[in-house]
Amino acid sequence: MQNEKYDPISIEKKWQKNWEQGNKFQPTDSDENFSIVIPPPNVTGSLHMGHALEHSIIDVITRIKRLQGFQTLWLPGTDHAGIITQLLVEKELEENGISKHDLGRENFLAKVWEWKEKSGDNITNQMKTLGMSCDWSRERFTMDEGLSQAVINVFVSLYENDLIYKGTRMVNWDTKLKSAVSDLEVTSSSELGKLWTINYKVGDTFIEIATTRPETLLGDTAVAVNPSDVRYKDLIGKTVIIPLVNREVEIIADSYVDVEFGSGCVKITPAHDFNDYEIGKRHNLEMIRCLDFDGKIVDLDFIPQELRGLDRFEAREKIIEMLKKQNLLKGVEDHQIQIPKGDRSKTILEPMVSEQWFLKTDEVAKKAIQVVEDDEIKFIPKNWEKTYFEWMYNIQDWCISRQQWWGHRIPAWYDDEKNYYVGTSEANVREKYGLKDDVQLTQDEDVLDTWFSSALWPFSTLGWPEDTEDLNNYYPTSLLVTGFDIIFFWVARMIMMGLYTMENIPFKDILIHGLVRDSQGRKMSKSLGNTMDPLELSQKHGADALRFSLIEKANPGQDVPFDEEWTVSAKKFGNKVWNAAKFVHLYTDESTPSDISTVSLIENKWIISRFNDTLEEFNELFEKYKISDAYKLLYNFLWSELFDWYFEFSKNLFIDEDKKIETQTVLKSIFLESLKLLNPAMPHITEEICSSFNENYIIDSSWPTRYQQESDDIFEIENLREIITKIRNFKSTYNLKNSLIIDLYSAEPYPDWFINQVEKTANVNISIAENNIKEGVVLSFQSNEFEFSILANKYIDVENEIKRLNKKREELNKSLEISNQRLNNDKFINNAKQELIDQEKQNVQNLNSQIDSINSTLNSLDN
RNA sequence: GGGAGAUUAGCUCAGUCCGGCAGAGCGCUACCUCGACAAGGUAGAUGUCACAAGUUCAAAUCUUGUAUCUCCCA
Repeated sequence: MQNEKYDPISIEKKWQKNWEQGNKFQPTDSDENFSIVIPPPNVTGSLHMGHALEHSIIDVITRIKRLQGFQTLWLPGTDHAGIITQLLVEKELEENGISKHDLGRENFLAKVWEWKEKSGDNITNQMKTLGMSCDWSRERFTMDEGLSQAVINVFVSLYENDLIYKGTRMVNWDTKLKSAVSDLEVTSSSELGKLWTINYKVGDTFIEIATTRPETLLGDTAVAVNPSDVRYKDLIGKTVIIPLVNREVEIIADSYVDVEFGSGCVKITPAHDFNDYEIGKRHNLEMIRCLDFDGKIVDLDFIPQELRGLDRFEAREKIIEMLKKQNLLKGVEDHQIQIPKGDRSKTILEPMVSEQWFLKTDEVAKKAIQVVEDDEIKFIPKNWEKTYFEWMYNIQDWCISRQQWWGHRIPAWYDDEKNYYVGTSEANVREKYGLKDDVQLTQDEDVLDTWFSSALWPFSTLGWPEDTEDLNNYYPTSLLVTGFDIIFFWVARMIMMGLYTMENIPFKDILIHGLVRDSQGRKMSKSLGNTMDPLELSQKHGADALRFSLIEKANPGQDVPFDEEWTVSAKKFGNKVWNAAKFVHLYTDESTPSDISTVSLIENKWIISRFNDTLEEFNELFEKYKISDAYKLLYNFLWSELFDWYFEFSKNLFIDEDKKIETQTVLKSIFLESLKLLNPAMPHITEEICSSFNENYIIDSSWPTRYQQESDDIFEIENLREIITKIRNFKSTYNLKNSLIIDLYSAEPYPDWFINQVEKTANVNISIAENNIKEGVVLSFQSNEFEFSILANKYIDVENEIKRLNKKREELNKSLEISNQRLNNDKFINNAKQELIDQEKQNVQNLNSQIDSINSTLNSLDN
């Protein structure tokens, strides 16, 4: 039996336990597979609204596929989040006065693992309380032994195929993390800075050089002008003296130089600027590093003594001061500049030439572009593929090394002469390269970018490099659900690595979802204080309500401006379903089931037909990943048709013993089948209700199919609903209580079932009156051939009614005019489809008959 | 500077591919405790479909241009 009140929290805990103990989330054998890997959340993290949205979408899809009979796997797990995790543990240690260097690499990593064991399953536990149906027995972590092996194998293979190389190149250097960071982890913001103009000496005279970063002049190795700039034509090839360091460098011509910027002469510092680096390469310039990895001026002989060891920003002040003293500072003005900052550390990044490991991307990117062009992989919505292409066409080699401790250590070993050897282990390297035991080898200190291991996620989680059953069963995966913000970081890289390693795409469809925003459409952020905690919401309103409120808004690619009101409404919907279940119990418990394929009552045929339509449309929307629209459709079907009209009609059928059994069967069957459609979005409440009918678990059952039935005569239900609404409208307009039974007359006998429903549902009393009804003030309620009259002066204010009818007639006349205009237009008659013309003619007839009816009513009111 | 998207009821959004009288939910207004449900019921009101021009018998929908906003890349 079912509890009186809907209490989400208690039933949700119960069902989460039941499902997990029953191993309900593990795939069961089937001819068709559906597999999906989770976009791994950071192991440090806790669940935010973005996760709740993404996971709700995945879970709904997974649960529907499971019910549809697919061998369904949703594989969960987390990512080691190299930089964030290391920062977090470092910070904890610092609070106790310990630095990671005090501990040493090994001990520090032990601390990180300790932390991971303690708090690493935080996020997975949170997912469980929202009812996510992941196969927890297959949960993976990017630093697992197996996944780490996958990383090593892929690295070695790429290296052997000349796709990974070690090189000295310009990278974004984070002086706080003391590591290279990815181009993608840089956010540049426009800030107000200064533009200094400095005099550089050329022979006996000076030229003006404008710069926003005067401290880098210590590393200048050229001055450049635009070759088309007539002002400086004669200077090209001459030399110039760099102030303070007194280095003599050449004046070169390069079309990169913007004639409009400053004086049109720019200083070139190839070791500390991305553009200058490119110019340096073109002109074979010397690269002089004047800043070290801490962001301090290097302690080298060519640097003036007083500048050595100064922080880059102190050095700037000092250099300006020195230039002033030497009378070389020509001017200074405010200037809007782009400041690159590290996403993680929030510090200003330093472009720096350094030695790093890189992955060559052009070749793998070409294949990754191809599979999307060929629609082997589809973005939903499709326009995101433009973003993907745009990035892929301009892809740069990927700097994959990070100067960190927490992560996958690069499988390269160095001998005393700094020669390096790449292999799966030290032993492997010795064997492979024939190195004797007395050769000292030390492993590369650096680790790989976290995204390197994430890029392998779709196959490493399935057991690769072992040739596992899971890999054969579930790769390529069916679908990836993720946000547009990581198309570059993750999606593109998974496609490249999947194609390289597996020689097959990692997934077929990519469903892109939007961002969860606040109710005013602003991004949720801690600094704005507008974040919402999905767990808190689920505790207040239930996980089902939270899930449904997110699902209802989540059309592909659409942002979700979230309001707690949505969740409140979703809970009300849950309550409505709960009470509907009570209704079904009340009328169908202790009923004898009958054969649903031989239904004869029109009301029952109608609801079956409506269910069939809803199911079909739901399935169509679902196939297009229009999950939000699918659930809105179901919501409307349940609330406005099943629980509303059909429940009312069925009450009137239960009174009659002959109609009772068939109606009980239909009511119960449609209700329980509808619950199955709702289940993927609101799994707990539907499972609970279903169990109160002693049915099997929904999660073990199968997706509904159409009922077989003829539904030729159900259109009369539409007339029935129209008549009833008109009567209610009449009562409402004249402030008559809906419960007041009013007398109606029909000129001819209509079918009993029809009369019965009108009388009971609209609270009226109908009798047949031949002609005598024409005397007195008569109003009528009409729908197609059905027409009922009422002696209106018994109930109404005539003046008011005349006004209302006149207004109504005006509206009808307007419509009639539009239709007539069309039909009188030869071009319309000649060009439009016949179907449309017929429809228009039908419409004119309809309108005319309604207008006639109003006219005659008005006539009778006038009397 | 380059690219993508958005603009429809008070709010959040469908509808645009494929042209045929403008839709949903929430909110709002009035009335109603009628035996599933007041976390409810019944009824009602609400639109220059951002703007302008074009194509068409017919434009929210197609074309071109404009404006405003959002995002991504430099």
